[in-house]
Amino acid sequence: MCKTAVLKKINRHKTEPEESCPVCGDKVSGYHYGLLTCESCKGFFKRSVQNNKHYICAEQQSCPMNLSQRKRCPFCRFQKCLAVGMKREAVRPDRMRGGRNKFGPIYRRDRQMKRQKANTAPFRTEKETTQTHCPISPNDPHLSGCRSIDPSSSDGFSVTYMYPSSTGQGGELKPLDSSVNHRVLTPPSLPYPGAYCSLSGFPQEKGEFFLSYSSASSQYPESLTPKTATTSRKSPESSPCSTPNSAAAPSQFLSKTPTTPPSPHSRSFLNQLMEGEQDESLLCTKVLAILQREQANRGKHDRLNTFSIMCKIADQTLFGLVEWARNTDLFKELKVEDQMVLLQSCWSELLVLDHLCRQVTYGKESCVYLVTGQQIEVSTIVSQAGVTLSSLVSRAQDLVAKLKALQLDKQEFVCLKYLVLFNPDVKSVQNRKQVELTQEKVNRALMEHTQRNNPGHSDKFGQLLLRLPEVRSISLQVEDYLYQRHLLGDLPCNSLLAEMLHAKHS
DNA sequence: TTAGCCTTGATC
DNA sequence: GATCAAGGCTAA
Repeated sequence: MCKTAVLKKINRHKTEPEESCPVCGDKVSGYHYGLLTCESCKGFFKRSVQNNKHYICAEQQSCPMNLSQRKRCPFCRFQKCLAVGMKREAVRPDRMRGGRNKFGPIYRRDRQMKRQKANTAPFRTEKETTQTHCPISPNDPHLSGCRSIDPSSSDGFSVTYMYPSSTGQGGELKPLDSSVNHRVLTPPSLPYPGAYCSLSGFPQEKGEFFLSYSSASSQYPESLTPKTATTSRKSPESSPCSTPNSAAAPSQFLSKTPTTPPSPHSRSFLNQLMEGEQDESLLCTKVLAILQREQANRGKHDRLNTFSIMCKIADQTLFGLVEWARNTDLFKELKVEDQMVLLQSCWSELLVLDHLCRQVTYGKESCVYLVTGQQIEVSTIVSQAGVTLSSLVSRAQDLVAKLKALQLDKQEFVCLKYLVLFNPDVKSVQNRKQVELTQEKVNRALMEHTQRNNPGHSDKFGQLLLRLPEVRSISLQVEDYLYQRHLLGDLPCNSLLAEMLHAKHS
């Protein structure tokens, strides 16, 4: 090693305490792609992004990540990289060497924060020390505009809208003042009189779509009830089925695959699961009303751009999904703390599943169908959106095609939603047994339903479960993408989306 | 494929 | 000129 290199090392050790890589625990070598990491994770992340790697986990997507085991599962290693905050966009598409990137200020602030913490080290709490790897300071300008996050909650997060009592202020769930926050739950007096009016005036610049409705209901498929997707099904009792090929199912569900004969109560259980399903047309009306109100509150030259509109749509959808979960009997049986950690863990997967369901049920080929009833050509999105968004849309469309080929029905989608929601592998779930039992019950109902309704397709159950890892993978990419946009200040701060993202990154 | 070391080049 | 976070190279 040359003399200057040795001096560099000595100097670095003088100014920075030796830290461990947040991904694998190895010694950090500097800031790489957004935060302090070791040299090997830096290289691994660079290779993964540059070569557009798509790894698969052979286990349950929760492999241990440390110095000795980091090579065993690239999937989990890459997910950990993303989870701790490594940034894809710091990998240069043009491969230009040298220079600095836009994260310089973040690195500087992080260094300052560490120095401050080092100065007050004797007073540090354990919680603070575990957060030293977070590259984004709580004073991050992109986050400072957000609603305050309850510092008294266990992880600094409490789905404020959903669980207002956990903020320490008490009280029942109530919609917020629209003057403060646009995301107001629709009052019982729906439908809004203006919900079907034109929303013209939205920007039509490149990449923008035009929202204009003469009648939202006329654009909607004739029936939005669950039976729509099942009318073409064969008689449920037509013939007994063979056991699904559970060997093809992901291990996470394999272990829970029921071996007992079909339960006579499975259909009523399935009906129970279906009861809480949201009315799609009502959701459409709500979203339209909120978009319209938002536009009305803005000036002529302050129109919402496409991304803001999409965020608001996603935010409302997410709000609806959380409401759905909270209103289901099975979820209500859990403690509020468990409800929160489960929702925090799976919100993006629920969003992706919800999107997929909409595409399978209503979407035309090569179009993306929005909650608002609009269809956008995939080619338009791909040609006008950035690389990440295009890749996300393409991946989702690929999955939609697979699900359409499987002739997925609404019942099966609802079961998948429950399987994603009741995930006993989520850390810090207190009543793991109950979550596990519910997942088993739903799993069994799903298996019996697929066997009953698809006598000619004995492997449908296994095929359905095989799609879940891809849902998970897409949802993680969605989170990552949204978080990057959030850091750039593009995401509306006073949104459930921002709150959920913040929870994962704090 | 991994991971340690080297080179590069914008910024300080 | 020093720094440092990118990408590149290469032995294992």
